[in-house]
Amino acid sequence: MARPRQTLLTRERIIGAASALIDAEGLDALSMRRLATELGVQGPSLYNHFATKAEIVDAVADAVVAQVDVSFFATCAWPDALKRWAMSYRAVLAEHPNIVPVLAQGPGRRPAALAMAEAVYGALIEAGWSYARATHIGALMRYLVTGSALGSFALGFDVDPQLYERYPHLHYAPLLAEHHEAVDEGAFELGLDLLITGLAARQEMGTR
Amino acid sequence: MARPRQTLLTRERIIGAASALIDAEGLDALSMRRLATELGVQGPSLYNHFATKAEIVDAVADAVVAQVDVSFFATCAWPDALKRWAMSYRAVLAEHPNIVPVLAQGPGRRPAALAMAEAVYGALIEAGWSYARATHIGALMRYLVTGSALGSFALGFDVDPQLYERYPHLHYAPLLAEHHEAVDEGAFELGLDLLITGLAARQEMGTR
DNA sequence: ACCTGAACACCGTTCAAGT
DNA sequence: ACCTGAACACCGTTCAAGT
Repeated sequence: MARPRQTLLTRERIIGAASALIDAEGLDALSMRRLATELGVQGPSLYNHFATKAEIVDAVADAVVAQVDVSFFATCAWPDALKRWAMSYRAVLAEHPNIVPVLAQGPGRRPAALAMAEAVYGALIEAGWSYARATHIGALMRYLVTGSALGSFALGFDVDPQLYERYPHLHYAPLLAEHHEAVDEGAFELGLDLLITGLAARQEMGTR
Repeated sequence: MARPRQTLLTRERIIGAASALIDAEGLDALSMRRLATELGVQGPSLYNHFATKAEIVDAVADAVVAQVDVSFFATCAWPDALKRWAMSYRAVLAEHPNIVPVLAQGPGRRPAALAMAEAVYGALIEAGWSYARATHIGALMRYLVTGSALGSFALGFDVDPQLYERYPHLHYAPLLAEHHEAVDEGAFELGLDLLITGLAARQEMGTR
């Protein structure tokens, strides 16, 4: 069966399988041979649909970003829109934490990522922020969303309590692993509130 | 020459060469064979000093974190200490941006990273913040420092201007690559000021 | 047009063999 | 104790060969 009458692969099937594999086992588990096996084909077949492995990973990342709701920028005042968008962004990433490191590297050529950047910067500039400040605010939101959605810092503390005997204030660290989602969510909400409240106050003072 | 009278490798030499290689060519360029060649030995020799490649990478990351100045927590009030520590942390990471993704995963078992966490949480708790809030504030600072030190988001915009024709507010995006350091530094300073000012105001209001 | 097997130049890691 | 060569089980990618 060198070539069946019905095509075996599509970009969509590949993206779906790659996304599932990354979600289930992490970025490192994604190899061309492994992904091909999952799809019932041989490794090199994938190169008929994507030029490189990086293109597949980018497509998975962009499919995730495409789920973020940017409609708030059309309907809400900027502080509220920024807050709702960030919450949607974080919620989407929290469902796919293993792909977050890819997003953290920037939008690249991914169309959904570029469209999202366009919506955010556009809204900030129309709200009267300078290009420089709009860029800073966009970057800050990214630090907050990707940092909290990476979701593995609290997990990154080792579970071995003995490790923390020498650190009097870290005695509760092994407990963080159990609550890492709450830690990251709490930090995100605190940060979002501080940033947006602070920015809104500055704009009222005319310090744009 | 199976074994010279003078030992060829030490953990320090290996960490130094690995750090230089990561700084110069990135995390992906670090392979056991490549690192060994750089040190004038064969690949498997490295396993006499480190059990895995991950241990070498961790040691490089910890050597970087060890350079961060945490002395402010002993001498300054917490808002000032937090600010100065964050600036020192960011300055150290900005010199080694390629290792930042490793730090972003959490402290693990790395002693310098644990000592830094201990200093930060200890100072916050002694300042009267609850354990939960201290954890949130520590996480927030990490989002800000690692996000801005990753330093590749602005760079992550493609340099091809044609790519942005359809995005009216992104027309300046190709210019970001030239100024990415200023973008990340500006975002970091804005975020640091907003977070610390906001936190200090809350503490005065008694909302710890 | 699309899938395959074979091949190339790599990986991290293990291990018996040397001194 | 520490370095080596050979080997194992992987990688991403290329390419001629098939239908």
